[in-house]
Amino acid sequence: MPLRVYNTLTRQKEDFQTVVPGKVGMYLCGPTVYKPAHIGHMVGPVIFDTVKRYLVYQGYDVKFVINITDVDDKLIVRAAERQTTVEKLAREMTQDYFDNLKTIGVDSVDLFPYATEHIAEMLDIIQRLIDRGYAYPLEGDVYFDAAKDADYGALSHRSISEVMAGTRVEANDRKRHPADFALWKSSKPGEPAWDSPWGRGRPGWHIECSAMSMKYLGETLDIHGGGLDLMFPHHENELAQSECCTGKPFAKYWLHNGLMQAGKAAGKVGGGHDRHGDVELDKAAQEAGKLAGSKGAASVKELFAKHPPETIRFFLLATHYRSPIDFSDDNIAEKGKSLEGFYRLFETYQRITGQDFYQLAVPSLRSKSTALPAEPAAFTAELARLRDRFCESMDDDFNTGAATSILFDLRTVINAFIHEQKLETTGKSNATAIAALTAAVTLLKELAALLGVFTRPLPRSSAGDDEFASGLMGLVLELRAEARATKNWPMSDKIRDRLKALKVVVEDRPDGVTWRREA
RNA sequence: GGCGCCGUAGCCAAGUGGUUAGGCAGUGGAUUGCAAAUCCACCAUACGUCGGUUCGACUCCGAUCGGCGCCUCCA
Repeated sequence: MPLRVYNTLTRQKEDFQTVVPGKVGMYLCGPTVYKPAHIGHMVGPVIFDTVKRYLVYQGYDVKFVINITDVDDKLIVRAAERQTTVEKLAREMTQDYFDNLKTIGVDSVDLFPYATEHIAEMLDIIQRLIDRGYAYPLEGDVYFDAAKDADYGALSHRSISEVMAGTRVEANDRKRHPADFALWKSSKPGEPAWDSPWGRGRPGWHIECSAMSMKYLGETLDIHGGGLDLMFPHHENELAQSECCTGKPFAKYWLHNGLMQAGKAAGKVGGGHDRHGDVELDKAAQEAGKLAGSKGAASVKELFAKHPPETIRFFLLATHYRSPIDFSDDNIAEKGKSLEGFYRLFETYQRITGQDFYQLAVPSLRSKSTALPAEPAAFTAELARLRDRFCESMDDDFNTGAATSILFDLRTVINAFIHEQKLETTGKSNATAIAALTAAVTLLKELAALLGVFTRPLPRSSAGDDEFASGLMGLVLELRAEARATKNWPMSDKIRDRLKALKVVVEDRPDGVTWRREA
């Protein structure tokens, strides 16, 4: 089953074939680092991190680049507001971005090039475009001459005339055509500026991506990713200037992810905020603004305080990447609940085998996938089937939503196996069954790792794990054990109920008592 | 005005021209001193509305309603 990807350029799923066999160059448009990242900024990185994990799993040698835009109007404005420099602001916000990526498990990015470190490359492209007749200098600026590019509009499927007709921007009289866009902008005093053949200035919005992607990944990228909102004009212009510069296709596959939306409440806002003045709608409007508008958005850091990062990552991957994601705290919390069963399984596994799930080594290549034991045949056949289905889902345009469902199936299959083999009680010494269990659990971890989940233990709630608390719990459970020994059920139940009220769950098992803190 | 996207059971969410998505919640049973966890079963004969094509459509086509995005240097 070949990998198929939906290509925005052709608006259909295509077989995935790389420029150089076995190698993939993947570029994702990164953030303008002028304010703390919000959840929407994590969508692309999480998705394409997952794409890379899967491509690597399938044996590709992948180079994944995300740019950092550290010069831009928004940066200039905000730096002035905060009475700091563009450089300092950019450095601070870049660190915030990196911190968040790390927290949410995006660790497959090979390179984060900075726009300001690639001015020379940009100037080179601009010069080549002028030489080839695709760009013209104008009073210190340089514009791309859109009308000269016969293919302009191919990505967003609109013609030059449509761009002109639809434009809501006031026409810039100086430009030859309303669709023309700045490659180089002359700068005002005090703004960041670099010398150029056309005077001091700074790069246009799109040129940095062309310069950095082609520098690090070659003139034809395999995958170019980004949010749907960037398709026009950003990607369209990037595509135009790159191809006019090199005469080669700029990217084989354009993958666009859907945007985060603020749930149904936001919908109501659009329709009726003029008539309804009530507080609920105001709150919804605020929430909508946080995401769709991304102005004053709640930061990811705030969100991480409310939900485990793993839950948020899982939430992002539970929906197909091209669909809009319906954001709400409730939706994320529900995903957290659905993950509980996995954590219970990992604990069960440890009780049975004494091994820590998180210590299990997993293969990162499909060709070296976890070996499944021959016995019992029905069980391992089921595991093999689920592994195939997982890969089929991912092969189908990275259908992570379907892939996650396989994880749930796998969980159920493993639990059923534990149950029927009585591995928690009499089956503990059944070496064949234990070996099969370990293989199954390893496979679960192998597949989950492709989605970037279950790779490391959840951070323990700080109060639950210290010596004092565990000592105290030891004492309480000892007293309860004595009550149970004398069948003093009212007392033992009271202890359990009171602990439950304190968010401590006590479970009586055939082979002992366990406890854990609830989130 | 232009270019697009979406509408699947209480909720979230895959998918398909005619055979199971999955999760959460809920119900019954097993297990348990009772619970929890787990297993088994049930769970809706679901696909915005109206037409059309077809032997047959949730799936294709048209219209319509509702929601959303972009056309504004938002990922």
